[in-house]
Amino acid sequence: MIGFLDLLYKSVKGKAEKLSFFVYDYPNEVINMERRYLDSLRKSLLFRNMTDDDILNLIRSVDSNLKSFSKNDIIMRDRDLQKQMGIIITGKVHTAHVDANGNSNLMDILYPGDVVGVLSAVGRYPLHITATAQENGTDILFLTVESLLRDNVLTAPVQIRFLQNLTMVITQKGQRLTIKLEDSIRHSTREKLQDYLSGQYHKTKSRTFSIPLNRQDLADYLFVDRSALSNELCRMRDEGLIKFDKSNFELLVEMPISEQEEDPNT
Amino acid sequence: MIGFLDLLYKSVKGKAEKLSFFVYDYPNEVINMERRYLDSLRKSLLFRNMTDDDILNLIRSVDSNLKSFSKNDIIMRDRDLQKQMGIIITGKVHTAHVDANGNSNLMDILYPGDVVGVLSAVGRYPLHITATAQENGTDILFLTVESLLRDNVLTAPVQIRFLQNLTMVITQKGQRLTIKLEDSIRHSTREKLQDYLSGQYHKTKSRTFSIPLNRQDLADYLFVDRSALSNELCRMRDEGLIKFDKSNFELLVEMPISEQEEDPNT
DNA sequence: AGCTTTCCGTTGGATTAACAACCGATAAAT
DNA sequence: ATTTATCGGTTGTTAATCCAACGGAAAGCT
Repeated sequence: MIGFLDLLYKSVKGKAEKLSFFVYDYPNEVINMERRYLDSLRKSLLFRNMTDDDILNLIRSVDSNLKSFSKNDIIMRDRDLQKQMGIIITGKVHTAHVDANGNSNLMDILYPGDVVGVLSAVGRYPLHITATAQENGTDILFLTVESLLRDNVLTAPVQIRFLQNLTMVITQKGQRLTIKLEDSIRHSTREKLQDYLSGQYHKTKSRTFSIPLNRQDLADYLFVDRSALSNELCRMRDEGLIKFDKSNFELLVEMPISEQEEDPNT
Repeated sequence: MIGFLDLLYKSVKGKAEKLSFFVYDYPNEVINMERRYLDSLRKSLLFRNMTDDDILNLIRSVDSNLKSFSKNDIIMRDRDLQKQMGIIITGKVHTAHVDANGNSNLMDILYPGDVVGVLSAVGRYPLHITATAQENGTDILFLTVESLLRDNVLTAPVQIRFLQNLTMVITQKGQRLTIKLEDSIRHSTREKLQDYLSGQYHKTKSRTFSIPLNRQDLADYLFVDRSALSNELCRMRDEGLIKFDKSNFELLVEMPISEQEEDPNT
């Protein structure tokens, strides 16, 4: 596996010097790459209140490496003991759990700045999801956070700040799990759809939007059968509640209040 | 509301001195009470790797207070902004969520050393559960953990250690949510029952055990209808899989493997 | 003891979702 | 251009769940 800094280094063909992030007389391609990575990291809750120097300091102070994935590549596999957490730099990631009956349950859809596998890496739990890249060029930065927890004594301010941020990120994961759990309990297909569409409406603040999932994935995400989902969608259309074509939707009436409130941390 | 130390103080009628936890020439009742509290705190993951001195130091360094609840008292109420996390000292606590259809969904059953409301207190999320005392004499120690997170700079080693522990506790909450979510998705009543009973079997390491829930609560906990649960239990009994009387169960056959693995942190 | 409440099993009926299977339209691949 | 794969809608059958309601047994209360 290639180290994070190594990868940047390797991208500069023929350059022999060791890279330093703070010397800005390097070729544009390096600086641009560095910028792209830092852009993703900077907007992550994980690096909140940290300067670029802090971020790079931290990444150097713990074991880290970057891997690039193509569409449908498996990033992490269910039941594995995942020792590193992942931060999505570019691309899109699905986390899904296949149950005993063979149903694929789509747990989350992750974008740059989001993290994956953090519960397992921190808590030493075997993974309960399989993470797959949804686009070519999905880059993941892996971090070993073990040393920040358990019996180790922390003194470096940048590590303490990072630990605070990590705690917030894990809390956010817990909150999302709470909401997903509530949405999935004894809710009808209709209710799940209304919740989902209402959530998209609030996210985009527009009555017309397109969703990032096809029918099968949406069914997996809402934990229902695809044909049942299709039926329900058409029934709602026939009742004059919505219009849709492919993944483009339009809400014609006010959807019942969604349980999902704003996240004060993002 | 009564401060934690104040309460200990108040319990010694007529004594005028300020209490110190480390001077052991106090009346037995104080020392016993102190012991009881520390016993609960000591075995909590939240105070792992901390001496009694550390624990009391930390409790003094953040805002804390203790409240006592009677059976069926509400400890925290759904949708409230809960600024303090709770640690259960004595008694038993249920956390439940009542959905739009009026169904009560029992999310967790908590005992001394467990925490409640930690996601909301840390993440500033409105509560998604109502916590109720299940026994008289349920004592909860409330802690304001705000100051350990976000923009504050931490330096005290005891606070950093506590933050590490808090992170593990939140991770554990997330893990439990993950498992509960998986168990609740598209699983039949039979499967949920098998999972639950199998879990009790592994916990007690005995084929006979009694469960801490009555039928209604168990149905709420498994997110199914009570009559459906009752039907399924009797069907399993008729098929010779189990025997039961009230809350006492006996497994007559090996239950299918439970998804729930050991928690390496407890 | 007598009353009330809670708990648990049982039933029947209405509703709903899952499953398998098929088809047409569209997009992707060769 | 032709084939192939993917995607979305539709149908009918089967199975599971929910709901409301009832009744007996046990436990708690006065």
